[in-house]
Amino acid sequence: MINITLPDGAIREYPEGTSALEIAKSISEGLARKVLAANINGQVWDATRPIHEDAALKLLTWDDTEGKSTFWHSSAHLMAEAVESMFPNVKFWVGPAIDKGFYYDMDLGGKQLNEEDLRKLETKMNELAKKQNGYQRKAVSKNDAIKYFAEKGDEYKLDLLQNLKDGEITFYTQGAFTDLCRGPHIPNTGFIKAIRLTGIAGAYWKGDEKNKMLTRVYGVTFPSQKDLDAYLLMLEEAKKRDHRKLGKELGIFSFDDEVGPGLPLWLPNGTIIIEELEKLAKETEQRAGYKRVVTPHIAKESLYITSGHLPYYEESMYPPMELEGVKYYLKAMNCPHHHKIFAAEPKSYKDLPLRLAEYGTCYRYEQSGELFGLMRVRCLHMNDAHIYCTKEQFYEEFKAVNEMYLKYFKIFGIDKYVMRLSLHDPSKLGKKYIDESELWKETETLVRDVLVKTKTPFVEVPDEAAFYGPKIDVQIWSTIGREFTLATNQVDFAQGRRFKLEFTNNENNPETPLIIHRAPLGTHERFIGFLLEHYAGKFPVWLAPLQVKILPISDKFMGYAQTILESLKNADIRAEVDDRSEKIGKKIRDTEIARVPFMLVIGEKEMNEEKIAVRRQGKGDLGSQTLPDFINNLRNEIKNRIAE
RNA sequence: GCCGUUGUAGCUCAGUGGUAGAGCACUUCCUUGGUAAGGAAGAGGUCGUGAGUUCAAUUCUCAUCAACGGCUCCA
Repeated sequence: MINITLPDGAIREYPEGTSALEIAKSISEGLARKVLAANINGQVWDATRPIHEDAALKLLTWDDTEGKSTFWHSSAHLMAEAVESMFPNVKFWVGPAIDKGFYYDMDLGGKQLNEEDLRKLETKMNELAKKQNGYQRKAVSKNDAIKYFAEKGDEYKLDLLQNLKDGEITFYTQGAFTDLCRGPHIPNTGFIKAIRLTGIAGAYWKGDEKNKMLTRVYGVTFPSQKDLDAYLLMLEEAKKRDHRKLGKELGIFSFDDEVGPGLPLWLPNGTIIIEELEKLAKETEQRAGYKRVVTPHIAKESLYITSGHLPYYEESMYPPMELEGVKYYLKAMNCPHHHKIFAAEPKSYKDLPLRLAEYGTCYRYEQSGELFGLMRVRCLHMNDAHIYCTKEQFYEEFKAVNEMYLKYFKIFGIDKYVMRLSLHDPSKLGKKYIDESELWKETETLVRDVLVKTKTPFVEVPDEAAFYGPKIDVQIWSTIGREFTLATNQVDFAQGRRFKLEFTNNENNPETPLIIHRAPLGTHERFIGFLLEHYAGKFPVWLAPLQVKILPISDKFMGYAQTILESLKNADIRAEVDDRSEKIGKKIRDTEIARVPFMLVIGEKEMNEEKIAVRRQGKGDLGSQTLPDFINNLRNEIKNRIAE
């Protein structure tokens, strides 16, 4: 007999070899029907796998992350079975569960899949799912496994096998399909009730662009049709707040074929948002002791040789223009220019920390396929600053930068983000990263300390650092689920020396400063793209391109509307009059759709009482007020940047 | 850059081997209406661009550009 400890602490006795599914059945049949997998002593197992020792057991269902991923991984196997039945010569690479669903990478030997094939595969999968085939686990010796796939002529699985240890290899079979797989899987295919194959894409084998391109099929499955319907509805809703759609609808930005891909044109409405953000940044940075600078958009090649960017970054820079035998590059980053400002005058330790800030315009020649609305562009305006400080000052400075992020995020109500401590990869020293092993360790510890001591939650990810040092990145997700770095806070122990930057310390000796690169508001492009989605186009009043729309009930009140407009303008409020001969209902509808925060309805009553009827976007009629009251309240909301 | 898909009016989309349509937006006129769409008329497109096949191409073929979904890469 074995003792099974349940999550509530209860201990139950079962015969040795009992499976989690059988245990579930002993508790309730209803529960057993929902069990997808089991957590046995911290490891996720097949629910059908016999348990031979005392164990802590947690049954996993659709409501558990691991339950879902097991469900989706099993769905990938089901899809593979369907694919193999339609294309017997297919060879599979890997088929993991992902955030929302699963994919499987496969080599179809030149056969191209189309939408029609996906529909056929769905039908086949549904057919196979109904058979309720079990997922059978089988331990296999490495030799047998190699023999099996060698006979099949499957070089991909043989490649996988190379890195697996004998004794740890398992096959899973459901129906006619057998795969090399560590598992776990759901009890049988019958759990999969609703299937949607969502896309076909190319994916490099092992993620290396030098390798062959495999066909990747994405899909998502659910335990009921209702769940699938809800998911599809959610996707539709997400599309509505896509910044590319909203940006067009609200007149924020535009692209033009003749200007070039990835080069956004900021329309008047977008420019207002840019200027409000810059106003915020200038205020904040002024109070935090930053000094503003302005630098050119281009520089000689030698600047980027000195900085060390050229070998690491040249592919991402626009090709140089050559003038009188000298190459000039469009700047892809502001750092070298700022370093030259530091070097422009001799510095004493009394000058430090020196914080140089600029909304610098940079150009990066991103690969065409990487461009994505405003989130990934080729011309970007960075909320950049470089802080030059001593080692002793570093902790406080780095911490202050982190605090500035959090202050900003509070203003914007940004709460769905992950702080990522981005570290180097020791195996890439000298290639992707400056070859200074000790300095890497030292600065990574410094940065981690800031996060730990300020109790900031974070994740550590290797091989994401800048070439000159570790950094903290703030990761966010676009509405369609793509991940981006919104803001970044970086340590640089390399460029100070490369530029021979020095200050005289209090012992009258030259010393090289540490440098912090920081961009809490990222770039205008990405930040505004993010804000569009974050607010679903409903900007807080201080950011709204148009803050107030005056809606006269009829043409008779146009004169009164104009006097109100003048008062608002004089109070620095962005306002317009809707002077069309339309009915009030139509004017309200159009203004609501344009996401203008305030509407002032003006008619006979208001004119006689010298008042205005106030309506708030999304909230309806707020009743009437005097104009001075309205202006005072609004100015207060704008001044304090209240996110309503 | 790579794999795949798409490209018709400002926007959303029909449509056809015989040189094009709808709704919204726009203009004009009528209407002067109290909290999410009043009515009528009009204007607007060398069907992404270039070449080829054809008596004839927006439609078929190829190339190219751009966008989209991914991969790779990044603020």
